[in-house]
Amino acid sequence: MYTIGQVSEMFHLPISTLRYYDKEGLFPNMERSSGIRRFGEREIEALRVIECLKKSGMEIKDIKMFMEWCAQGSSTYEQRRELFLKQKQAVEGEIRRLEKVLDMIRFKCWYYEQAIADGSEDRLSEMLPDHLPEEIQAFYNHAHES
Amino acid sequence: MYTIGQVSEMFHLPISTLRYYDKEGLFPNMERSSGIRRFGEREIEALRVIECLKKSGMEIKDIKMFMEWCAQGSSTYEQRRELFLKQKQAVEGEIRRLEKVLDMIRFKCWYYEQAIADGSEDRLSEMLPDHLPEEIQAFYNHAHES
DNA sequence: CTAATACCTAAACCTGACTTTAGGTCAAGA
DNA sequence: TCTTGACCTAAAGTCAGGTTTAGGTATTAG
Repeated sequence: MYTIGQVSEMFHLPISTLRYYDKEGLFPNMERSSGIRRFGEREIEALRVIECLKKSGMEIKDIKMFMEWCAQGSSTYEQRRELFLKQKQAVEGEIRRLEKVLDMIRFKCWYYEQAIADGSEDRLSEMLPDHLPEEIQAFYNHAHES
Repeated sequence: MYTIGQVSEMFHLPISTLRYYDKEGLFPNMERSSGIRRFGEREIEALRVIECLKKSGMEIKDIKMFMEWCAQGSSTYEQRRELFLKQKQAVEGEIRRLEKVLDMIRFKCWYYEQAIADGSEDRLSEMLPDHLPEEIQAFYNHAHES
C-alpha cells in the first residue's frame, strides 16, 4: 500500500493530478485510513490503464466508466472488450489521418525547398499539378483535397 | 473576393471561428471595405494552410507566426521550411507514439477475449509473460513498459 | 513547545480554442 | 417606414484537464 506522495513519485504525476483523478472517480472505492488515501495494487494497475487510455486520447469520463466496469467484476468483460475495440478503431483512424497530414507537410517541405532554390515562388505558382515531380503529386493532391 | 459568410460556407467553419482567427492574427493585413472583411486568394490559401497545420496539432500562435512570415515575403522561406520540417518530426513522432499505444490496446483486446472465453481473469492473472502466446508478447511488453 | 512535513478539502484559477451574448451599423425589400 | 439579414465589436461564457490557493489536521524532529 502506497501514500499519494509515493505514487506521485512512482508515476511522475503531480499529487494534485492524482487527487483530481480520484475526484473524477478513477479509483472507485479506494481505501482510506483516517482520511488518508491508500493506493493498493488495484489503484496502481488502474493508473497503468489510465496512462494508456489517456495516451490514446480517451476522455476522463470514459476512463471512469471503464474503472466502474472493472469494479463490477466479470459481468462487464464484454463492455470492457468493446471499449478497447472502439478505442483501437479510434487510434487506427487517427494514425491514418496523421499519415495524410504528413503528406501535406511533405509537400510544403518540398515547396519551400524549391522556393529557396529558385529564390522565389514564381515558378511554383505557375506550376500545374501534372507538371509536378511524380513523387510530389500525391502530396500535392492530398494538400488540395477537402 | 468573398465575404465572411461565403468563406464560412466554403470551409464549413462557423463565422465566429473565422472572426476569431482574424483576431488572433491569422490573416495579416486582410482587406476591409467600410469595416467589412474581404477575403481574397491570400486568405483562402491561408485557410487551407491553417486547416493543415491545425490537423497536425499546431497551436494558433505558431500558425500566426507562419502567416506573418508569409506576409514578409521571400526572406523568410528558410524559417517556413524549418517550421514544416519541425512539424514533420512532430507528426512522425506522434504516429510512432500511437503505434505503441495501439500495441497496448491490442493486448487489452486479447486479454478480454481470453477473460470472456474463460469466464474469469484467474488464469490470466497467473499467466507469466513467457507463457503468453507469441503474437501477444510484444503487446504485453509494451503494455508494461514505462 | 514548536516547527517542519505530509496529508486533507473546497473553491478559485488557468490555458487553448472557441462560442455566445449584447448591442450597433448598413443596405435592400414589402 | 420598418424590419430583415448580413455584417461589425467587445466582452463574457464554455469545456477539458488540470493547478493553485487558503485553510485545516496529524505526525514527527529538534
